[in-house]
Amino acid sequence: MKPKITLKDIAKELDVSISTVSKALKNSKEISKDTKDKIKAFAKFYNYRPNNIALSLKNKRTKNIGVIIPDIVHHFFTTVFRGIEKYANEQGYNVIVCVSDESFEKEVVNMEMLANGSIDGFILSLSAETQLKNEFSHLKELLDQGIPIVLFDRVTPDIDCDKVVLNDMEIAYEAVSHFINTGSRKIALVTTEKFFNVSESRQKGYLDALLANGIKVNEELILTLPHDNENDISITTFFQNNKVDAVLCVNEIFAIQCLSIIQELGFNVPNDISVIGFTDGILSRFSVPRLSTVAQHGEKMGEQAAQMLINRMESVSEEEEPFKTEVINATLIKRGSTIN
Amino acid sequence: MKPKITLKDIAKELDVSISTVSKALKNSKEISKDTKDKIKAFAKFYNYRPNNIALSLKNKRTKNIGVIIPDIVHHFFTTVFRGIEKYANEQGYNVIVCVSDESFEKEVVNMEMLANGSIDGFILSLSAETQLKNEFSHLKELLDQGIPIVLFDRVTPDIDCDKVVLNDMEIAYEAVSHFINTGSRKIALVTTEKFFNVSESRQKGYLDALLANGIKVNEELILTLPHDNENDISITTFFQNNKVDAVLCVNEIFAIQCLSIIQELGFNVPNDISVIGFTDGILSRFSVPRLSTVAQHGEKMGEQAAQMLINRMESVSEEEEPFKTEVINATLIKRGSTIN
DNA sequence: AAAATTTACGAAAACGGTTTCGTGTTGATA
DNA sequence: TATCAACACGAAACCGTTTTCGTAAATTTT
Repeated sequence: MKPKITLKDIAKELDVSISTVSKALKNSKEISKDTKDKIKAFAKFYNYRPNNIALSLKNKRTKNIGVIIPDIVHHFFTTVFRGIEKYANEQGYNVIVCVSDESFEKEVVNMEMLANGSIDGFILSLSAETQLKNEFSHLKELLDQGIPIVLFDRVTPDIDCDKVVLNDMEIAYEAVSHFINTGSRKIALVTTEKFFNVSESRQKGYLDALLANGIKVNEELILTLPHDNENDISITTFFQNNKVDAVLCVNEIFAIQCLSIIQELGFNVPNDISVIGFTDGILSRFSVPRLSTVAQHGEKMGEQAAQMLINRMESVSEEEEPFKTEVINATLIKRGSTIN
Repeated sequence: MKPKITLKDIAKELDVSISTVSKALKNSKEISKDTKDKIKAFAKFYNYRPNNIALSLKNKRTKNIGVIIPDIVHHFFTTVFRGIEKYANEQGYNVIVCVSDESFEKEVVNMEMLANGSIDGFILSLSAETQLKNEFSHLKELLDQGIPIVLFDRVTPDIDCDKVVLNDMEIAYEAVSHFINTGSRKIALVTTEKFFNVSESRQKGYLDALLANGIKVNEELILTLPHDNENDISITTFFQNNKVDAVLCVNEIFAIQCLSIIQELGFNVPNDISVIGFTDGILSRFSVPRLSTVAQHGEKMGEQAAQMLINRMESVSEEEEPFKTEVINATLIKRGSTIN
């Protein structure tokens, strides 16, 4: 056991003052070369490293970023997180993650916990419940306290802060257009409850594309599924009861489930029914046929969010810069589940 | 902007000393009821919360756990992480994650960064490169400094600390036994380089099961693939050149790739060739046919690791308790890719 | 009424750093 | 030789808490 050494220890051992040690290690020219050499050698030998906590207290900044995500076992969030972590680390920041588990309560508690000095800023994606309740006072308070926040993906117009979003509407439009261009007309949408801003945007893109191409919207072809449930039966009956030649799914799981059920029902993908999903995850790449999907570039999104946050935290200018909303352009990846 | 309020602020405003405020908020009986009421009301009104950093400095404990994992975009690690986060949060701990990206260097740097006061203990799974180099001095040093460490999954006997592992050998034995019991004899193993302790254990289980059942080991039937590469060609030629009636894969990706390639080659799964993978991830659940696999119970593993770490950190007894290795029992989940 | 005790609070140290300011010693300048 | 700047270092404040200890004033005990 050799516990960590402090400035005080060095000072005592070398019979100088703490300030001298501190300055010597920072290469201050106030200190003579001899003394500096001596102190540095000693510090190196005992592997001295300044205590982060003491630094944080002194500097009033922790170099920690708080990340709150609804679910870690979810490919999209995972990739975003990787982007955040990567960029943050490069800039000398550490990342503290809390999982809200789609719960409003946990989101609030976690944020308040971290806000009391543990972090310098937040990156978060709203929990389902938060979006449902439309309750954002916890965010407002933190912003009021001067803690910067960057929202990504699941954002809200009610809060004025930096944001990173996907061009959900446009890419959904593009996906549906692709269906139409390859001959589909009876195009279904499989989505979640629309208090998710992303689902709403994607639905809008879907509707717009139909309208723009003179296809009448058939409400029957929009299947709304509860978030994260056993949906096999709903999906099966949906495809049994409706004539469909293409389906856009707002997430990867829905897409894979549709893909599998459609084929079980005896349809050919993509010839009878084309399928496009969201999230270019591992499922999409290994399905049979490989799933055409919308790549959300989560890593890029994460990097972008981290960059915006760090910029704001480190910006010295006293007048607040206006908040920005950065749009990440999704990409439609055409694979075996569509006619290309 | 209403910045966070401190004890000092309250003290000044109420014209008492800082110590009085501190004591009043802790309900110390040193302070009169009147004063306490006044201070508490004021604190509540201004939403006072003690500064975590100051507390950390004072208490010499941060209530933060450092987690170092090789890769976050990996179902198994993600589930372990979820378990850690869940348990840690319940106990009032926060989790700081760093991703080593399978790099020795990053593992070392991240750990040293966090070790300087940011965390009270580590939970980690060794990076590939660390296992390859067999270099663990960074862990030794931290342990020497009195920082507790819990290793999970990718562990090493060279380091004396708490560990959580899977019964890899036994479950591989069980999987292979299942193949044998359902009539397979030409059983292949698709694995990674064996500096991964887990792959080595699984291979041992595979070999033992063959021997125990009087099946001669055919080295040709062991396919070693580089970690995380494009392996399609290797796999294809492997199944073209070898007569195989069952295959055990040491991870989910290999399993899915085999499943897909085997079927492309015109074999029937499970009738011609049975397949079992490791990790009960999303891929296994949505493949066609659904993949029989070894559930590693990552979440449980994470909880276990967090529990062991927190126990050790909070143990008051001066004499070190002996280090333990906790074994998580994997479960063989039999689905469509095997004859059951 | 003097002594002892309790009450209610404040001063100060401590955690581990950084940084400003002061100061004794040198060496250079007038 | 007196003056002054440069040099090299230390004292102390500060970040926001907790906690020990000291101490007036009030109360109780003898």
